[in-house]
Amino acid sequence: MRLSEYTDYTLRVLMYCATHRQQRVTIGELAAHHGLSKNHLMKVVNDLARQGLIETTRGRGGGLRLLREPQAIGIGEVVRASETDFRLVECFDASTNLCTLTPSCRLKHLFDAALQAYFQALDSATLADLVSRTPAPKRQAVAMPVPGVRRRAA
Amino acid sequence: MRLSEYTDYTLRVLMYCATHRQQRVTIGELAAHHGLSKNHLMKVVNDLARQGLIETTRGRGGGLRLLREPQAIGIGEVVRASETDFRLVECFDASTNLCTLTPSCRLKHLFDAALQAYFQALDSATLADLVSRTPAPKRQAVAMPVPGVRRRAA
DNA sequence: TCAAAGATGCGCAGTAAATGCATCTTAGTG
DNA sequence: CACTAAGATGCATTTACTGCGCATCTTTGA
Repeated sequence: MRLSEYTDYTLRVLMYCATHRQQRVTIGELAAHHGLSKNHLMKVVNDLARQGLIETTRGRGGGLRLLREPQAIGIGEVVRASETDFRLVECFDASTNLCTLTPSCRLKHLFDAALQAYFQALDSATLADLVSRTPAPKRQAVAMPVPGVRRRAA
Repeated sequence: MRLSEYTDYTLRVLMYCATHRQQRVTIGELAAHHGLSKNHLMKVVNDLARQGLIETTRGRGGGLRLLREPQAIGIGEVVRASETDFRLVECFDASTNLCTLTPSCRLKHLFDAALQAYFQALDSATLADLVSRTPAPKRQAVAMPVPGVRRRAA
């Protein structure tokens, strides 16, 4: 269960644009700043443009520009659009006879609810919260045990 | 952002064991029932045994047995142990000068909080909830819009 | 007309996940 | 004691996705 770097880059692009609202930002600038490839960032930027979050201008002097106010861009919305695959559990148990009440679907509902909770948490923050210079956004940053990376091997 | 089938199978194994508590369940039986490979299920079962959730017995007449009561097995706990990689966002922005308050870490905190919310939702259900024959477990099944699968291509 | 920018599609490569194969160990049964 | 049914373990293979480069366009300002 991981987010793709694609989503990571998407947020970086938005954050960078939000902190440079006065001027246009070029992809080359973004790539250099984050140490990424221009080609890869190009796709991220194109998708953001297609979603209507940023405006791109070609030609000399062109670049990117945020189309909406940072405080009007919810993080959950961005991540939903950027992540491509939310497959959780397969209901391949449907043909079995021992689960007459289809617990598979209960399983599916449970994971759907969990995913909902996940995005609700993300929805509580906006792009502005991420780039503002004031120490804490409106949602208090709770110190929590980080799940981190776990390895399966014993 | 997807769960591995490994986690899916893990839950299937537990659910199957929970619905067959009176007898031992063999891996072959599980594989046949779910149409999976014995070899793959073997690893799932071994990991469950290593976690102390089930007991395995070798030799003729052997098989699997749940070690804990289904209502004492939280789904969040199982998924945490089964998923191996919770990488969210990288803080590779640390060296930049324009983000003096390290919004990267704010980003990280946000995703950590979201993941927390995700597992809290899963923690609210137990194995018993998934296999019980009564229509609704204690947590009400909310009808919610399913995110489903999204494709990035326009 | 040129150069600086984004747009788009092809395709490769690295990695992780799903799965298969081979071999070993354990424990009942006859 | 031999056989067989079960799990244990490690290695190899396949597959799929992601990250990313390359090549080639199009647009636009100087």
